[in-house]
Amino acid sequence: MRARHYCDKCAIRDRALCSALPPSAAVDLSRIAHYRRIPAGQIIQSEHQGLSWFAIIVSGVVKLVKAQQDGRQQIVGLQFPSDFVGRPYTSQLSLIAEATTNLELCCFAKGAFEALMQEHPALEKALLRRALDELDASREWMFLLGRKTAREKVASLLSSIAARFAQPKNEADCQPAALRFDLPLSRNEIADALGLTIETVSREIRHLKSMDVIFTAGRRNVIVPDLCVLRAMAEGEQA
Amino acid sequence: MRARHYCDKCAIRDRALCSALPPSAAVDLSRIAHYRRIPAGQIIQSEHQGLSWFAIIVSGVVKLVKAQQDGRQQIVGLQFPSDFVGRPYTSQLSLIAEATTNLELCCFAKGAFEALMQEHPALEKALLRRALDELDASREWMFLLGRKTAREKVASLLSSIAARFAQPKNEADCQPAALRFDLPLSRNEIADALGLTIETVSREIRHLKSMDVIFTAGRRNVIVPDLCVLRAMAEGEQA
DNA sequence: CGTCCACTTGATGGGCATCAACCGAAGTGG
DNA sequence: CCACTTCGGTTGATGCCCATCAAGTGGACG
Repeated sequence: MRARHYCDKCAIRDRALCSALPPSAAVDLSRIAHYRRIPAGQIIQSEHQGLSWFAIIVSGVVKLVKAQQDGRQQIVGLQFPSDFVGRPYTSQLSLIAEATTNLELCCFAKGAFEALMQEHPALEKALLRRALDELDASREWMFLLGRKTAREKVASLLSSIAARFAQPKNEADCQPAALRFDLPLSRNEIADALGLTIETVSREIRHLKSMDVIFTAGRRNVIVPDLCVLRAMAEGEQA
Repeated sequence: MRARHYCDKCAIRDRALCSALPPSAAVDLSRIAHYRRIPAGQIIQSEHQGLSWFAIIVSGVVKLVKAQQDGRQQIVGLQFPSDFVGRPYTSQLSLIAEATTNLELCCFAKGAFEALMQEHPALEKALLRRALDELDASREWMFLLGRKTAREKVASLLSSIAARFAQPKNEADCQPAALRFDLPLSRNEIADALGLTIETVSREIRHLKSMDVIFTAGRRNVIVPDLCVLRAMAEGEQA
């Protein structure tokens, strides 16, 4: 089942890597693509066994985890739909990649993809742009890890997920920016992303609820009545 | 004073970006290069005024700082000799770059460099490799910020600087790995890199000295009798 | 020799980790 | 259909690591 049949109706067509390519490169890329579904929780790439393919995320979320023998671990990257998964130019990776939700991927065999990179410099250019953007994002996250309080950390994560995922709460109710979304992460994963413990995450979420900055329905569903207020919390305004 | 006259005797010739280019691209690059010296403490790029040039560091160290209005700041990158300074493909940068030591730079005007990128895909490829390596390094640092203790943080920074800079303590004294180097950072900058305060940095350095893991001479000079021991501390072995 | 500044050292407190108990939803099996 | 288990999450009590506040030290430089 080849992806080229589906590129026309691909949900992320206009945001993914391929949208930045000239037509000839995009067609060549679609020729080596194949779809793949992966269930939540599955490990895509472990520390010692690299990936034999690269992928563009069509739907779902991937976490990149750095772990130490003593059990400590830190999520060092989250990849969302239209993001690129995999690292060219190296075989040894000290990262674990895992599906935090069910995934739909548009995959490319590693060898074939690297051959295409030789042929189409535009592909390398597009990857460079993405790598630089990821670098910017990871630096933003370093500030969070090093200098923000637990409350600011939780607010930051929620607001950045909201910005990626949220749809207006409902169409009739056209408030300035009322958003609703499902967290793609468990409490444990949130803690690992923020450099906190699950208990602290739980307490800070409770606090945000008590301030009416967010509302929750069930364990994963979140409503943000006003994203600006949440963003202000993320920057440390008021206590 | 053009760099091409000096490429032959350039100290970082075999490690820098240009070493990864085919001869034709390297020559074109050397044609647009010019040397520049910058004194310690000078701000190379502020948040609102982007760089009008890119550079390869010949000697010295550059810090990349992310700052918030309320005064909190975090060093999110350190660039050493042979590293590339500057970000193609964007004009707005929310980073401050500052010389932490005196610098010698091999500079390229932004426009000329970007024109060369169009002409030589190998240049983009080399930048991509570097960007991916920087991304790996920044993820390593995220683990440090999120999950390491103050002692491990200090040991990690010292060992990674030692690995970059150190020469054997002296030739006669051929111990397994006795290293000596000068810190390119003040205590304040160390604290900003590690997400700590200067007081904590000072105390942890004292503690490492009391354990004979390091010795110091003056404020900046450090001797590491055995890098392996320091590395072990950085990973959290023993207290 | 005096001043300044980076750094050190000490005393105290707070924020978050740790340990422990509890809760509720989703199975599971008799 | 209902006890029983499991598991993710919540809540509470306590303690420790590191920040904060404050004072002292020593090297650099005029």
